[in-house]
Amino acid sequence: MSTVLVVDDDRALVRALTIGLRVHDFTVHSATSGPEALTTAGKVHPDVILVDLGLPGLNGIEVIMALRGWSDAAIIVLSARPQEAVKVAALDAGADDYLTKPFGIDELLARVRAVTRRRPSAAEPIVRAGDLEIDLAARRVERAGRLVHLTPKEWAALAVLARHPGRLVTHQSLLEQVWGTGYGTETEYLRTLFARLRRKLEADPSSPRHLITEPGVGYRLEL
Amino acid sequence: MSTVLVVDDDRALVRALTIGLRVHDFTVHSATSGPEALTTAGKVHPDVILVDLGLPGLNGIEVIMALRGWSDAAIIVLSARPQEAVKVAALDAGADDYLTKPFGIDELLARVRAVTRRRPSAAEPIVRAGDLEIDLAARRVERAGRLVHLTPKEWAALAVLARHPGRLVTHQSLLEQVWGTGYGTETEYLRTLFARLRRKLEADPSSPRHLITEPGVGYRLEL
DNA sequence: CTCGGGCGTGACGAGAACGTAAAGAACCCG
DNA sequence: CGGGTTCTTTACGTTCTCGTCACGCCCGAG
Repeated sequence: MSTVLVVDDDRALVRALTIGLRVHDFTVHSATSGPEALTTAGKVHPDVILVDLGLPGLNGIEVIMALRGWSDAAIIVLSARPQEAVKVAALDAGADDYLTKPFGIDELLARVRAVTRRRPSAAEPIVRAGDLEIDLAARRVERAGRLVHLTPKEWAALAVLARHPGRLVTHQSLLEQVWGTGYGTETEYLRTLFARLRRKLEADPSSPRHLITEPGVGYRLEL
Repeated sequence: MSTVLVVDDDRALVRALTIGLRVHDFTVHSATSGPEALTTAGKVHPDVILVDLGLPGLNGIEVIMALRGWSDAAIIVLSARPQEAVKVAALDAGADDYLTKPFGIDELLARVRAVTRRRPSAAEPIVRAGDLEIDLAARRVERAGRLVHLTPKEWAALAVLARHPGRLVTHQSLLEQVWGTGYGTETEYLRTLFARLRRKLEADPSSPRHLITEPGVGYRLEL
């Protein structure tokens, strides 16, 4: 999902936020000073930056303005200061939101969601394999520009392969991710499923170029 | 500059905000109830909507969701309730910011600036699909150049699909966005609703070209 | 050559999901 | 209060999904 950078010199708070965010499928990095925040942000290109205003050394407002110079990440300020003038300064420096400590983790998460909802990550995850086009976000498959209709199971299997293009996926892994935990030995399901998939997606289903069988092991999406 | 819609049943507050915003070159409209807010928003296409959660009659959360159905406006909630659960509900319903009363006019203005800075250019609000023309901002649908009348629920569902053309929208997501949170399993509503929509929008309702069913999953607007 | 395991393919059918019409309930507006 | 619109609910025939089965192919081992 999204990447978040937490910047605060209170290591206990950083730890708590990191855990809370990770639980909700965010990728989390952290920094404990202004300069460190800038270099880390340059490296990991976070979607959201949570920044404490009370950093030692560098002024928090300056950090925000520096980030705004080259990053379009959403910036949420976490601050112990409730003074209106500080809020106005931070927001006008380029922050997107301002949250006064203490705050609840649920509110923070909701604000992170609100702020990320606005900026759909530029790179839409479209996997291309020859004349196939698999859009994982839109749940959409095109072959030679034409929409192909897939059933839920067909899509689930294709999506598993498309998330790791070129990589081999074992029978057991496919069965568990498509049918659910508890399945793992019913390889006959896979045979009929892939026959149907190839009929829809391959120009010549009898000599597949993308949905490749690895005998005795699993299947693979070849680009 | 930007257009702001103020929605609150406290007329003194509305007056104060209107004056404060006009001083800073905003064009200001106002409404004092949920339904009035929806119709006014449809007419003036505000860039920002300030909405009180404590409106009489209509639930504030529902107003937000209804707006989100077709409007790209930034929504800032003004509320007397500081409870975290309320904030989370409002933000997840589609609000961009949540401000607890009492607040300073300077902070409000800074948050309005922050939120408008983010959305400089509204994306093309007209979606074309064959002979269909869906104007999300104006809340209008034309088929082959002729205006088609849609009921509120019909429009809400079509708007949800049109906001992400080509993308599959699940049953649950549609039910939540059209009927409200708490719905999610009543797929029979969707069946009758889409039957009516197709009768109005498809040249041949029995073989739809734009309102596509994905059995067991949801629907999609195909261009 | 024969055998057997892994695989692809087509056909079938039970059950789930869908489209449609129609009737009843709720709502609105004058 | 009455007429029109919109939404909900029900019912029924149709379509779709996917597990099942039967069969044939390929290939390496014996």
